Amino acid sequence: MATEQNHLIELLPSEDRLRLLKVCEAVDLKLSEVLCEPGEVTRHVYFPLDGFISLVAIPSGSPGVEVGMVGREGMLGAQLVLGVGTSPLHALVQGQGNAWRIPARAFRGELTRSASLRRQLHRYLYVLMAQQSVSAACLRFHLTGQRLARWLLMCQDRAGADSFHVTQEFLAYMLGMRRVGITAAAGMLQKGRLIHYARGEVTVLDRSGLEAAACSCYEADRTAYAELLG
Amino acid sequence: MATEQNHLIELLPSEDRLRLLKVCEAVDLKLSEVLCEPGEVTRHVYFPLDGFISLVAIPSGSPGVEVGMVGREGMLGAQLVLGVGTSPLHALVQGQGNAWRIPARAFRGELTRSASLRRQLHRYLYVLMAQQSVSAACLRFHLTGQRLARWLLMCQDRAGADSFHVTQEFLAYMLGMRRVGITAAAGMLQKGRLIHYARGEVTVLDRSGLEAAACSCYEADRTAYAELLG
DNA sequence: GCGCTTGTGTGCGTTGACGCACAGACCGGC
DNA sequence: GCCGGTCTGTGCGTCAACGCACACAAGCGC
Repeated sequence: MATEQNHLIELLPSEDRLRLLKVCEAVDLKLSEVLCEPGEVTRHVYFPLDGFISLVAIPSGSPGVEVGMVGREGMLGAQLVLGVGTSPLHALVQGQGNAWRIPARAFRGELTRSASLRRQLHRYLYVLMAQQSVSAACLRFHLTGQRLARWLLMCQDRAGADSFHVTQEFLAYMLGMRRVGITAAAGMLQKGRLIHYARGEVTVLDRSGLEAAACSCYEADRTAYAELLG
Repeated sequence: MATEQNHLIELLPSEDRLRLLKVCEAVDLKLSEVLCEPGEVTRHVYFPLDGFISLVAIPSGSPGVEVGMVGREGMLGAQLVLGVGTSPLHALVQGQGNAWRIPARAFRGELTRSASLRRQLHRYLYVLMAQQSVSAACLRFHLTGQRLARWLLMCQDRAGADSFHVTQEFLAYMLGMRRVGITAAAGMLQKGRLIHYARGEVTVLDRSGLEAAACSCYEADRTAYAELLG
């Protein structure tokens, strides 16, 4: 089991936290596992510990593109607090690791019991919305290299490690680009000694350099999160 | 005063609706009026009747782009139900008209009193989130012409009229493009007899033709809304 | 009627990304 | 050691959109 706790859980008052943990079940997030399809009824919610999950929008007639990422700073299934039992997005495991899982029914129960939990998730949803609007503009205006750098940083934060597994093919899909576009952009980052990669293993070498290469959206995301969920 | 009521208000049980209307104040939405700046404390919430409002994201170092629209199907300031008193977006009046306005403080009061109102806004927020993720992919993948057609349809729905005032300059800003890009795309639509425009007055001539020219995101938006808010 | 502001149309070189196709590099299994 | 799958790199023609600059047209005040 991972040493770190999920941040949303961590921030709960201890009584509510313990009650929530009682209904938690430890699960492994397996690479490429699909946890949720649009329209499908939410069976479980997930609180990642060291794995993480991508939220992908696939409008009909287009390839997909990632619109959000869920790691130990967040959760999958937060829309239950809005009384909605489905999600408009695909959720797919992007970083292998551990997570807590709670059946939707039990989670609804906890929501009724814990005002802190509701409050927390309300804020989390707000942060997600803020991040989504940032992402929308980012997708529109920022260059491949900037977006790639941002993605790698977000991934590093959630993996809690400097190295992680991700192929260029997969990256291309997440960023909504061609693979060769990634090859070029990643090549530039590697040339600048910001990262190293080989056959799907990416290592961040120079984090602050990468931050400089990323668009402002990375900072904006972190700020939004910090302001509301400290 | 407009003949139509705001949809969110309309759907409330009559007791809650009447109580809410008591704290409402009728206001004119004036073209280009700014109702909200990011970070600023929300003073009032707005329920448009026949005017409408654009939500604009402006990441530092980029021009702005519209990420959402609020007409009589929605409201501005719904994040108060999440317990958050600020917004990450600019809100600016795009279509002149009437709206109800409620001071934030009074609105919070109504939120405590009315479970239906909370429930309604929860669902509305979910719809907004769904629409934002659709928009993100749309901004990434769809062509100017398709996006323009979608925008005009959304505008028509909210204006409740076939004609409305909007310059190409303004459209370009909303869609995050150059003005000349709009000139070209709008020229195509006009050539196809789908719209007519002259000096800022746009008239939709062939609605179904315009729907065919728009990307699937328009339909997706409507579906998401219909499913949750009838 | 003149000039000013506002809104629309055109032309041209540049560019970031696309689609497609193919070549090389690395790895595990038999 | 060889084969096949996976991952990465390169080349080339195409394209939607960009930035810039300038021309034209319609309305408004004086």
